[in-house]
Amino acid sequence: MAATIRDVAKLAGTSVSAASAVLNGSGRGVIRVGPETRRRIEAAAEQLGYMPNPIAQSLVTRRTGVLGLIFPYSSAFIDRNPFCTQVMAGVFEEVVHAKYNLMLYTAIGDEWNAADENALIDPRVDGLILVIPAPHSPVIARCMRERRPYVALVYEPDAEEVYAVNADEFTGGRLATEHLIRLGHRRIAHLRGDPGVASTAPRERGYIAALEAAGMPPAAALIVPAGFDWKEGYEAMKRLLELPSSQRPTAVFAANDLCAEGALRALRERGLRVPEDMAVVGYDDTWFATMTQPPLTSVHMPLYEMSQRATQMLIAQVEGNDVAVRQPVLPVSLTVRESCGAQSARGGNG
Amino acid sequence: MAATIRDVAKLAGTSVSAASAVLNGSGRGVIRVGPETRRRIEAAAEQLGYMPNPIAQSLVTRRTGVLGLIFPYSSAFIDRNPFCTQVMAGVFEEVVHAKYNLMLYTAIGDEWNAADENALIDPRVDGLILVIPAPHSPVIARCMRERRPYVALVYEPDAEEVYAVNADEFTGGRLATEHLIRLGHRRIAHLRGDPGVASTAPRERGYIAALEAAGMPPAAALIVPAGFDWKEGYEAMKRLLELPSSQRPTAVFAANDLCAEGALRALRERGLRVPEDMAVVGYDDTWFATMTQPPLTSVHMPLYEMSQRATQMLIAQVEGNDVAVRQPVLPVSLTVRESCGAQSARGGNG
DNA sequence: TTGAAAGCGCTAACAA
DNA sequence: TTGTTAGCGCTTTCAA
Repeated sequence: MAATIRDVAKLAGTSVSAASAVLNGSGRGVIRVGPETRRRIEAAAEQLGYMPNPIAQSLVTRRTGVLGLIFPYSSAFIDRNPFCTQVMAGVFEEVVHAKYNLMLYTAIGDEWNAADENALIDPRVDGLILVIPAPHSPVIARCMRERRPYVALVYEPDAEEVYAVNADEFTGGRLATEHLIRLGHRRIAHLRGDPGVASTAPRERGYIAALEAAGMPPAAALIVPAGFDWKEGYEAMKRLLELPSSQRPTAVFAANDLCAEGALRALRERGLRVPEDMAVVGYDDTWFATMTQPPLTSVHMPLYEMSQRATQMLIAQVEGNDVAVRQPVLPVSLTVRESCGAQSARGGNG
Repeated sequence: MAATIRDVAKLAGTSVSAASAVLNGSGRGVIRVGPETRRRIEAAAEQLGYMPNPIAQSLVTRRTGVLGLIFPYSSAFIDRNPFCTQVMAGVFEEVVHAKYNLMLYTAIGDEWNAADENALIDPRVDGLILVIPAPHSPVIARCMRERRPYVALVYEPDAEEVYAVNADEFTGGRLATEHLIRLGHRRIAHLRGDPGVASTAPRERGYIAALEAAGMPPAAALIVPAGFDWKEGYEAMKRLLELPSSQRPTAVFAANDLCAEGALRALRERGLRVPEDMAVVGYDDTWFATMTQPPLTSVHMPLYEMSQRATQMLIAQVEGNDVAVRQPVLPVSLTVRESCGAQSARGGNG
């Protein structure tokens, strides 16, 4: 079996506590062990290939060095949403960098609530990253009550103390819409996201604000409930295409890139060209936005940075450090590609 | 603080071991506790909101109920490859179902080796799922030496005892190629995957076997090294298009869907139509294959099932059960869409 | 500068 | 059917 700290101490001819101080000691100022003793302990550890048992350590220190990542959606979400993977990548990078580990929790169908609560209770994680928690999340309330470190990623904070990382979604909605207005569009539709997600409302508000600033009153018929999935964008676009041509939009601002792709497909099926017959703007600007045909102009969500920031905030809490800004709002920008006609399509003669 | 098992025992007026048997007892045949005592213990636990501390349990049982999932690639892989997420979803579903938890390990840049070894050593996981380990993986060798449960997902087994779940990649390569032959293609190219991945060689062999079976000698110029990324397919296709038209292929079988999309893009840039001017077959058949323009005909990898199977095999090992088949090979099939012309494109008149 | 000893919360012999 | 006891491997007082 693996060598324990006792084996090391015995071989080094010292006490266990000395070995502990040398090998895993947080070295809190006090140099507890003399250089010669230290050398012997280190040599013994080396010789035995000693590795501390993190379980035993956690039992006494009450710290595990493991962070929990909770995705609120069904496996369908994990399975096919680039948003998700980008968040995971960002979190992971930071976690590895800070020498933590990552435990994954998710809802699979109805088991979501169970997973959720268990993650909360689980002493095997030092803190939780909650991706898109439901509005007024009871999970967050409970974390606060029990003083468990957490950070929400994309969440409308319902109190000042809440730790939540967001993007400037209002500006995102505004940028997308302004871009379309600038290109001369007058009837601009919005495929609205899932109302249960914090980004949906501010994006819509940004859209409306841009319209109003341009003196264009938003039309109720042009705001159609969709969602963040491909299918929903597809259906929503089809509904939009049923409008009489005098009311039909000439541009749409979609809830996200997947939704935009659904719209593209619906347009394609009708034989309509993008951007000539209809301009389309997506949201998120994940790698997927470069893969559509035409590539999507899209509001860039700094998902990677947001995930890193969230992870850093969580680690700060875990380690008892101050978190200066509890509710950072990261800037978004507009990535212009070909789906709006602002940029000419690439020529064919290579 | 949270109630411990001692608190429960005290409140119930029993011994700790009785409480342990009732609350977390594996109940190994012997009913150790009388019904009345049991009731008191359960009531006490209920009243105190007792939750066992899994860390303390693990320390003594040497089982954690946590499985480790290791992805061998850089964050770029996690970030943008649907393969990855589908595997994750499959594993996750099974893990949740079996009431285990999942710890994530991955290589970020150079830290891969560290992550790797630590995961191996880490007593916080009962076993490891290794996704696409390198050929003759030292990790696997070490797992075997140290009798640590593991399962490889997509790995060419180098010994009979190795636990590895694969798809029938040879048949996959054959199916793709036969399909193209059946459609009348004579010059069929293959964009070959990363040689460091176990699937690459058998796919290529299947491709060659199909050609030979049809009396068509494979042409070296038509087998071009690419990889599993978008960019690689793009570059490979461009190279192929530089061939004199008499040697230029009329169809390509790409390493995977991402690679195929790269090829599609190269073709589009040259003004070539798919499938009219060039037929394209992808591989993996993840959701992404439905998103390309045109949607890809693709060899279906049963990634979800493979991941579930791998997880089940791992859990069986962890729980000391027999694994009847150590090297299952799951069947593949061909999903026909529009990128080969076998199926007419959908009409535009809805 | 060092070591002895008491636990962290739990399980699992073993004894009663 | 029950309780006592000895740890799991480690950290951390406290005393020397």
